[in-house]
Amino acid sequence: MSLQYGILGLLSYAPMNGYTLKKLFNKSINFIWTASLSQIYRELGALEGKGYVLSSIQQQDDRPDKKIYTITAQGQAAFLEWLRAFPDMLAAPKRDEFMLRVFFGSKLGKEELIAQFRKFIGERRQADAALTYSLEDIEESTAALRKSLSIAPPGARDDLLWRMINKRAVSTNRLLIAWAEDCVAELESTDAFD
Amino acid sequence: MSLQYGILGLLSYAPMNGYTLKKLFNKSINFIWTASLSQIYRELGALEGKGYVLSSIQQQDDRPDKKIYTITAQGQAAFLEWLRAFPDMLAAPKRDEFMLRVFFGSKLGKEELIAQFRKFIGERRQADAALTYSLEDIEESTAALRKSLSIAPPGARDDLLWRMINKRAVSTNRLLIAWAEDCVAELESTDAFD
DNA sequence: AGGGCCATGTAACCTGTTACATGATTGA
DNA sequence: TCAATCATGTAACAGGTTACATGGCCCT
Repeated sequence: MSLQYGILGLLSYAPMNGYTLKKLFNKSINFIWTASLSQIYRELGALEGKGYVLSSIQQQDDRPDKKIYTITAQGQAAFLEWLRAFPDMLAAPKRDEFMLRVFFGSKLGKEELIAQFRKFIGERRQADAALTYSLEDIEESTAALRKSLSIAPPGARDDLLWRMINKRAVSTNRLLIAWAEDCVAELESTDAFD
Repeated sequence: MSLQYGILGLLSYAPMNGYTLKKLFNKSINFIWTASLSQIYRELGALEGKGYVLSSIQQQDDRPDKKIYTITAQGQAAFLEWLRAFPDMLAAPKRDEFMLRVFFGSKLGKEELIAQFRKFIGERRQADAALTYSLEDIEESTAALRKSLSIAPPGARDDLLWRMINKRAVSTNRLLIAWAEDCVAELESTDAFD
């Protein structure tokens, strides 16, 4: 369900086709909520069925035609309703494969487990770099969105929030690195293991 | 797929029926990987089809009969294979509803957004209490498992790892609280918003 | 008397992933 | 020449949630 609201939310900035929507997903909410292209097309169809969006064909000579989706008044209303209704219990993100592996880590040898932790650290370090990079991206894409809207909104509110989201991602990520390094140190120094 | 390995992993401690497995999930890997009861029954069926587990009926007079599942040698092998094969790119947990809301937070009024942050903080504080509590639970349930296995394994390795998992959960949770408090402070002090 | 625990499952549905299908343009 | 980008989708499958069905025991 949330994916539909994610799409509606992005469409509330500007009308777009599915393909462009996917690219916007990639450079904005990608590390919050992912969607494959086929899923986006499916959900756009569903949204159109509900009357939350309207589509129109934009012809192009050199490239395939675009199907542009525009959010309707009902769509705007449904989106705002969702945004306002804070759930009683919001679904905390679960299903963390690495943690599942750690949980059963005693079945592995000490060296093997440490190696897995190191790989994890490697991935997190890469993510750290990507996140610092994506902060610049955010400013870029906000600017790009503003241009495409051609109404020059203040945008300061979005900038503030998006920087907060990025900050959260960076700091949890760094915490994970520190935690994993601690784990490695603890595993190496203990003789209870193996 | 990971759920099947989660089940196999738990069954590698002791044979169990679906209902008990669900309870074990709840008090062990629940904040890492969740499963509904119906899903567990379905996956147990699938695992039996693959020959990774065997079932036998344990009759009970006063309560409904139990269907006890035992992991087979192939099941053990498949589980270990999965555990050893660290994925090239492990799926980082995505789909965080609260963050999605924050992303679109500029559509809300300042007060409304702050209220949502406060609710988030409230939930995280509750989680913090639950996590500290569950650390005791871990020790309890390890002890219980050891008893039910009746072979008194060292268990020190599991204890170490499970305490590490708990530590990670507690510290990311506290980081989230601090982050959200920062956000509230920043929102309150800014006049760019609203 | 009513709710919660024990215990098993099925069915329908929703969500997400992967593979397939098509085909032109552009840049290395 | 080969891969990537643009552009739309369908189909099949995998994984997860919710509702339904059944029924006895135990505790308040």
